[in-house]
Amino acid sequence: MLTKEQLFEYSEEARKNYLGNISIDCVVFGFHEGQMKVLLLQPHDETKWLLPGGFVQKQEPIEMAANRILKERTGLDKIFLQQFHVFGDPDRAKFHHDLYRDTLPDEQNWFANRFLSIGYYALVDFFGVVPQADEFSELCTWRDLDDMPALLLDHELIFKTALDTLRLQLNYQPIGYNLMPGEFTMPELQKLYETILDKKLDRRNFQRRILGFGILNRAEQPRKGGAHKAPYLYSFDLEKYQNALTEGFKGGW
Amino acid sequence: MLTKEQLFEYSEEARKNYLGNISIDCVVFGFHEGQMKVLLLQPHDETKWLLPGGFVQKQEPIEMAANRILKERTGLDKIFLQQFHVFGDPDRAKFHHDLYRDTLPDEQNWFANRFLSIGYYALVDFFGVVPQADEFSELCTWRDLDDMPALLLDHELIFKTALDTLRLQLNYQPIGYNLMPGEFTMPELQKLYETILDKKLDRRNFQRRILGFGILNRAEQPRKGGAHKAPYLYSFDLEKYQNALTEGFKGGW
DNA sequence: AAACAATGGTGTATAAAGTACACAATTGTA
DNA sequence: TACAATTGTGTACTTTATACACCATTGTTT
Repeated sequence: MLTKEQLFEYSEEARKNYLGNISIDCVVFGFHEGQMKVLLLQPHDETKWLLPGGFVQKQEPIEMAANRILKERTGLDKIFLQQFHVFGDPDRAKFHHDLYRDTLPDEQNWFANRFLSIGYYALVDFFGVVPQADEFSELCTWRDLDDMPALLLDHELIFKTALDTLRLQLNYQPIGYNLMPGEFTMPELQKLYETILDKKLDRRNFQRRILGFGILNRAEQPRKGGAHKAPYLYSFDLEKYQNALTEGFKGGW
Repeated sequence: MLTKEQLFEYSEEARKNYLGNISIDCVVFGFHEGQMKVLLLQPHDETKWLLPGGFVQKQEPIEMAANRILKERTGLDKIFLQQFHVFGDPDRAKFHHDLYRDTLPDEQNWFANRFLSIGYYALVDFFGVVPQADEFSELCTWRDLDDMPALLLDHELIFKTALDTLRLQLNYQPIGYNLMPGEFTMPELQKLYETILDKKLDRRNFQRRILGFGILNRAEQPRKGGAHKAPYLYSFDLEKYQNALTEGFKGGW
């Protein structure tokens, strides 16, 4: 928790630079060792956690604000970001307000503002990320999707909505370029899908379907040196991938 | 265009009641005589048009704000509303700013603020709507989807994004309960789909697919009195419809 | 060296869904 | 009574989805 002086200074700066009623919260997904990960922050003196977030500068496009915020937490520059929902319950930040209620009077306390939060989800390369805590936080680290701690504010809802959106997205858009390394095997990619969807898929049918999308290139040489039969290596055909991103997979009608 | 006094008064009131950097814009779809309609406003002394919109009261949930705004424009109370995107370009409201730049200094002029606009689209019963202009507008009226006038600000983009979202929605959610009258024929419902998608569909396959969703009830008696063969009347099975809304139609994976 | 365990590649048969297409029934009009 | 417009319905064909089994490679165990 911040001291009165720190909070005062932060509030003054924030009022000068940021829009007063907008925040951004990001659900950052990574994938490592067959596990879906989410980047979380643990505030000082807290057991619960928060999603990385921040505010929008007065003349900054929101897309750029989200990128800036994530660059500060991950070190990454060009991040796949998708805006998915605005969370606008008037009481959503009650925790923050209460936390600092006695430290400063409301007029001086930035966190007494009402913030509508724009939710973004990000798909990032796990190895490219160097998690970096902000001034309010003790820790900034990856957490497994199936071992999520309790979250503060309405971040539980934001996280769940992001995951739902991602699962829906899976039905009409390619996923994976931002989460997988440059080369990967079919079982590895399948694991990603299984983790996102939280269910097992049939190996053979998965392969047929994914290849049917026509966005993968198979390398000449299979991966060698590992135990067991050497698997083929695949990479995304970036042009076709981008095209599928804009076009979508299936018409439906 | 407002007089200096009117703008001053409006600005004072707005500053007192509304969040200073958020607006809401709504794309209201209706369906009548085989035509998709959108509700538009024409400001005083303007040739271009605007989507109905408004601001969020300081302690009001955004969903409620959208409902309030639409109630003022349509008279309708319980509207199917779907938040679909936030438009956050810093220059998106440049037109408004310029328009009133010489009337009042920026500090006093509400429209000098930067507004992020939350986009909602609404599906409404055409006959239930009594269009009602606001204080800034000369006209509030339905316009045909295939005869849209030029729009101001970034409302062209907002409209297009809403339509794209609606088309996507069509693939995994039922549409129509909010747009069709209580009873309707299969060709009428097909016309709705064709209008939204802007393409012809096969009668027989459409019927099979729609019925396959299991959300329609067929009336005992066909419609009578019209020319030609009497068509059957259908109505939505509200319970199943609601269920399909939450569940979605197809898994994909 | 042979058997085994673990992993990965591939094909086929069946079911379900999507697509294309044609004919018959009703009603008002010429 | 013939005709035009509209609506209802079925069937063959293609594509996609699903379920399922066998063989190949590699390191480890005996």
